Amino acid sequence: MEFNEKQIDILLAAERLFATKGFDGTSVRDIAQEANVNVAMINYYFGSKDKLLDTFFEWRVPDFMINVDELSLVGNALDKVDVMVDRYVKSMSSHRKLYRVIAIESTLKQRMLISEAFKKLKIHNLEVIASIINSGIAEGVFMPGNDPVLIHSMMMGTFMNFQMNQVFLQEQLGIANDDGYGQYIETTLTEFIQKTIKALLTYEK
Amino acid sequence: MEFNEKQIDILLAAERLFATKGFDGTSVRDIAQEANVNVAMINYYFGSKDKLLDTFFEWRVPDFMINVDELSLVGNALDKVDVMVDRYVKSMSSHRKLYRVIAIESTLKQRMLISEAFKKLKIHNLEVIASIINSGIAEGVFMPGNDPVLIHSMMMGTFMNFQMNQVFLQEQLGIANDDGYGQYIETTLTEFIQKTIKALLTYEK
DNA sequence: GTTTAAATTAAACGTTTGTTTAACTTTGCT
DNA sequence: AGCAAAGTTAAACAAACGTTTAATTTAAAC
Repeated sequence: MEFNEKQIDILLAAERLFATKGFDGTSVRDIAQEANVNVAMINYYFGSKDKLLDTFFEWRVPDFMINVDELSLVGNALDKVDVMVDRYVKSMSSHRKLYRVIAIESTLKQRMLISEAFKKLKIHNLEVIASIINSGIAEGVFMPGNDPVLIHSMMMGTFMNFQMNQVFLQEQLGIANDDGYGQYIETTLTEFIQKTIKALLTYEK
Repeated sequence: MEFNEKQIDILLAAERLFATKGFDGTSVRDIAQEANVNVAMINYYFGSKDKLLDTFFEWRVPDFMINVDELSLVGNALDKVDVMVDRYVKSMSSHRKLYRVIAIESTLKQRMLISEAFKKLKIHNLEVIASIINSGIAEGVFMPGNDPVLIHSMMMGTFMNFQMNQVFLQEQLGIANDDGYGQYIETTLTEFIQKTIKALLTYEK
């Protein structure tokens, strides 16, 4: 899938608008204006508004695979958790707008079919987490009986909660601006998730 | 705030539709049909579609306060965590539809003002969590230095993630139907969150 | 039984929606 | 230069949107 300049303008404009107003809350005329493009160009290039969302998802998906190569370089399982969480949060944090779109739209049952591309992604990431847990059990540092699905849900959910409730949390945490919030996510929140997973995996009953 | 039968029909219909299709994705005609009511009745009773959402929020908010009375009966801090999580998840689980609406709509920046009612609610629940942590530290079983905001985010986020990704998770966990999913949330997921919080609060470094 | 207010209805209101059309311009190729 | 394809545009399309109107029915009060 390759896109010309104008198509990318449209995709980026759609990303900005979907992330703040939602898919249904954004009109094709909104997108056209935001992208400095004629309305008809959207249907000309993408076929329809729905297909634009499809294309948008497929365009962005590849950015979210956990890089397994980096993990294999790390020796012990505790450090693997740290690296995995760090990379995962950094990846999500650098595509915060996209993640808002996913969170909002993947929820709506009608559009579930669209997120097929994300299903494969999630399964891949689940497998990575499972392998880290197993290597930790083999090392004797992690307790058995912890479901990767639950740990993945916890990690994703905690991050997502920060994305969805930025206004409230920014105020609660006394953070002044958007940049500060991003920094908080990449430092304090990351450390919190790392600590939580390690605590959980080493917790004896 | 008191409502007659027909108003409640409309509110319940709106809840069902907003939860599956989102606010923008639901038309007033959809709501009217779902509630077996003339379209004009919605504006007659609630003024506008936006005010219907306002009213809907205020109508449902009181159900989500953590009951402090029950907690004060429980002796040690570890058990307090169990009770708190159990009550919280049960409360959210029994209003799953509502929580989808909140999650979807509170995200959209334009409608942030609406969720003012929820702000107070969240602050109340945060205070409850903070007091549990402090009592645990006083008992000498919890480590100091854990932010209630992060723990609350983790609990909320994990639950929310289960709400938002039901289709994917139900398949991953091999759960057949909606009821089974609800049961999983009230048992396995609840235990997971309890364990995670206790592990985190007792984790030494 | 009459009166007054509340409830309910079908129809119409003016916008906005996503999409298509048809005319026009630009680009690339021989 | 000439031609075909791709790109671009303003205008128009029917459908759906939230809301209002005006007429009618129901209910309550005296």
